[in-house]
Amino acid sequence: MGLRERKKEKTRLALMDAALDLFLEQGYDSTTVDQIAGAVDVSPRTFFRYFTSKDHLVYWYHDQNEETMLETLASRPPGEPPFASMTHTLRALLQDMRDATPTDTERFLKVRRLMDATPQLAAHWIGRSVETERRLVEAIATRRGVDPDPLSHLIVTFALAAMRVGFECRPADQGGVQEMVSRIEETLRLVERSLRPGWDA
Amino acid sequence: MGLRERKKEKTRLALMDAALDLFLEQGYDSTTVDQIAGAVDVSPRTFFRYFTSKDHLVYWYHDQNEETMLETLASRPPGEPPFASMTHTLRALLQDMRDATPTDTERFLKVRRLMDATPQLAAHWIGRSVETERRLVEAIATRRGVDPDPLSHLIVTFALAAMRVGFECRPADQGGVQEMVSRIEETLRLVERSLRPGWDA
DNA sequence: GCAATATATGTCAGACTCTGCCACATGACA
DNA sequence: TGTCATGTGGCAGAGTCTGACATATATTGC
Repeated sequence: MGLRERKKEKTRLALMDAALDLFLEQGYDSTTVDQIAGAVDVSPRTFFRYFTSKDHLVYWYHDQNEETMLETLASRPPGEPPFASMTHTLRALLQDMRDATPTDTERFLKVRRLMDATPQLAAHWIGRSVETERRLVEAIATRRGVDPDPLSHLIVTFALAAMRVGFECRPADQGGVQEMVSRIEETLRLVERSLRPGWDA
Repeated sequence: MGLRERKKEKTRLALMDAALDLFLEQGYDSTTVDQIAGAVDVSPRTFFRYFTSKDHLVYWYHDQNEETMLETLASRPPGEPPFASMTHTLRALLQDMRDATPTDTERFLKVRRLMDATPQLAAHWIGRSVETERRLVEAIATRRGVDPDPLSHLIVTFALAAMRVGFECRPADQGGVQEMVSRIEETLRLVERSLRPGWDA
């Protein structure tokens, strides 16, 4: 990894950290790109070279997770029932979250707190997952050997529902990542129990 | 209804129609508020007095549907199983769509075509439904006599899944509202069949 | 090391969305 | 008809985001 790339990564993280801190401190809307760039000693123009928009910064983790899920799903054995592939994919993602470095976990929690404080960001976050869902549906349909149909769509939607519900519910606001992961895991089991055996065949 | 209110309604519809036509003709991003306002002979400033933002115009139907659903849900008999209340609510909404006037149907189809052509709008649309979902969850939880919990959330999510899936799938792009409604209805039945009897108790 | 090249950054001008403010016109109501 | 309430236009300005060009900094091959 060359010096150039290392510098870039460093700048990206610096921008993220500065932005998240400013957002949490004084609110998302009240924070300008100029402020963020200023805090990292970079021109505002440069900010937009790292993040396509002010909110793209917040969705960075979502984009990462999307990639992870698609990769995991592709690696599942071909004969596996489709909904089982989805639940395994989700559980792999949860494991990644458990294994993340403290620094990274810290950032993720900041993002989550930010979304609690800024409904529009939470809404956009969910909206973004539509595209993710579309790709997963395509992958599932391919695994099932059919064109994308309502059932493929439902297989993905039902699985992601656990993710969304567990993510949005917040019985204990101050809980860490472990707690959130447990809640998602629990919801996932609830989904599995609610479905008729063999419904996805 | 006074002259003033009639004029306002007329202006709002004129803005919507002009905007939708321009969006479909030359793209959402390439259309400016100045153009829309110009087409209706009002000042750009006035546009923002009717719609809080450029995209608010597109989400107008969503806001309407949200209100309808909340009202329908409130009118369901208290003893009804919660998921059945949700499916009835959805079916009432579908009936409203079937009963709409041709002019209104036309507008709705334009909105739908626009979202096919503009993924960011579709994403935002879904994101907006998070707030709707939150309110429905609250209503369902109240009906069940509990605080909002994962099961209440799932009851709503599973029902809305049919809506989303039926709305997003587009086997025949040129199909009318009737066809879309049928697709949603069909997906709703698929959801009902996939769930274990009594799962929402 | 040194040139040649590629890439990242800064600066500037400008378009577009959206808001606050004030003056003006038009509908509502006594 | 006169007064009041409300909708509208125009303007100034903040904030987001983009394109173009020049400059500084890595990378690569010699």
